[in-house]
Amino acid sequence: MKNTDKSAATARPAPGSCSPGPFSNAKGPDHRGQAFTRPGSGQCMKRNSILDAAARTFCRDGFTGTSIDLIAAEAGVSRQTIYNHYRDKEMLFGAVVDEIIGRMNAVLYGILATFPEKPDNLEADLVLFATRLGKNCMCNQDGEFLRKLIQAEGERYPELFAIWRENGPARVWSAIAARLARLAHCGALDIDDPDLAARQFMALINTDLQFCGMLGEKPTEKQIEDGARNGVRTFLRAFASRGNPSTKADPAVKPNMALF
Amino acid sequence: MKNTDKSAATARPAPGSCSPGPFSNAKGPDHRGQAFTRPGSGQCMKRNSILDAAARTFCRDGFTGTSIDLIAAEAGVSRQTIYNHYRDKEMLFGAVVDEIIGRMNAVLYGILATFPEKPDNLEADLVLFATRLGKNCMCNQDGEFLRKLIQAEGERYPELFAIWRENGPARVWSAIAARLARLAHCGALDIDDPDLAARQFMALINTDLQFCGMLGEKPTEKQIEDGARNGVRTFLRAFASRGNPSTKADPAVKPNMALF
DNA sequence: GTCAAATTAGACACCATTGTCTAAATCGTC
DNA sequence: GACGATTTAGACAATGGTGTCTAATTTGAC
Repeated sequence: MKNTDKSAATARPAPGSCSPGPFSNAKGPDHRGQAFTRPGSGQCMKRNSILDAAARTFCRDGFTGTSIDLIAAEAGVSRQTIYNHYRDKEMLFGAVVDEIIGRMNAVLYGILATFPEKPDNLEADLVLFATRLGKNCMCNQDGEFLRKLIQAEGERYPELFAIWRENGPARVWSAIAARLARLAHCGALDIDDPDLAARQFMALINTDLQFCGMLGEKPTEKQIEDGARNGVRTFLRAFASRGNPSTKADPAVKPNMALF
Repeated sequence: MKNTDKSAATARPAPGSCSPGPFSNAKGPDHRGQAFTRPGSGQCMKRNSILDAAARTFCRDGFTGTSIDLIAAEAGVSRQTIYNHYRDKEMLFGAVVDEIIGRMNAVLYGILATFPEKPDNLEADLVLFATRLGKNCMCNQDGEFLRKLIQAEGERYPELFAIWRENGPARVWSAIAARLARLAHCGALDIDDPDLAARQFMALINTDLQFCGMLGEKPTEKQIEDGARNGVRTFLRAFASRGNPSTKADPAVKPNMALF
């Protein structure tokens, strides 16, 4: 068999070479190794199944805690198929990380572009922005994956996550800082240090999500929205120019607290 | 040999049965298995060596990634000694978690008692409080251990960390909320929802530490202090009663930013 | 020094995992 | 329906980890 050359050549393809990986569009979380092999799908389907299952499993059990056999079973694929696509367990891990970082960055770009530019309805617009960020980045499956894996395996594979560390959070807060500076310049906000304000903005809209995470619960959509509202409200209490209409006192969102 | 009974009886002792575990007072991080067996030390020394090395190793490599042999080598102790003290790898892990949670809770109690009660010099006092919290809890070795391990193994061993989840962060912010409410009551602060304000206080003083963590760096003492100063400053911008002397505008601490 | 308890090195059986290999089954396309 | 490529199940050797056992050594207290 000549698959030795083939597999080496195919290993670690440029992310997105197939159709954009779904990660979460594979049907069930069932461990039965049959439901996934739908007919009418090509080898690309398998590839995505593998990436999908691998992401889930690596995230749940860590790199060392994950066995190829488990990934194969969860992807509804034979072990050999995995080795046909990816030379190594490490290669597979790298491919998963690359895939997710790529997807995450794309989403991030899109969301950052929606930061409110005009100071009309600033509070409402900021809440919308913060909610988008929470739902599609911080509380995502992808977001959870990166957070957990960077903490767990970041030290062992520094190169893998370097791109994310430099491009991910850093890009977010420097972009937000620029927008905040513009809002400050036009008088809507009163900000000395836009970089610091940007980081504090992120921290505030993440406050309740973090506490959810510490308690082991994944926040609901409503909690994300309420968290955004509460964070933005306090942010504007601190940084809105006095006398600005957007500073109108809105009562803190209470229902959110029922869980604590 | 009758050590079967003995070891079963000795496994998972109440934390602190020996002298309070040091975790970081064992000399070097050297992997040589000799430097630790100092004379003049009893079996209790070994116990601490084991707990210490296990904590370090579990934190670095995760539960599955850690082998008993590695812990033994790092503790300068034979494998059998570990099995004499702790029945299982799981038992050892549990003992480590218990030990650290116990130590952490003790420290926490102490720090919470130092929350400023009087509104004189509120900003300075809050900064001191926040700095203490940062140095002795969030950026501790123990703090790092709990953060990493809860993320990595929290799902697999829910019972283990349940005590921490309930007593740890929850206690902190509810205690802080009570103190903030008192400060609000006496007119120093303007707070609608003390629970929310407490969480936001924590989030703000952690802002820069988190971003350090995302970039893979452990924050320096100076960064912790600056982070506390910046966080408290914004917190008071949002929540200090207008006209209160403690709200005097202090320029944001810039040097902190040099790293970003 | 003596004696009991603790510690040690090393061997051991057992099991899980990795990565390879092969022959048979299946898929996609024509 | 036929053909080439892919996938599959299963066997396989190699490795490394767990937990037990034993016989020899060291330690600590008297």
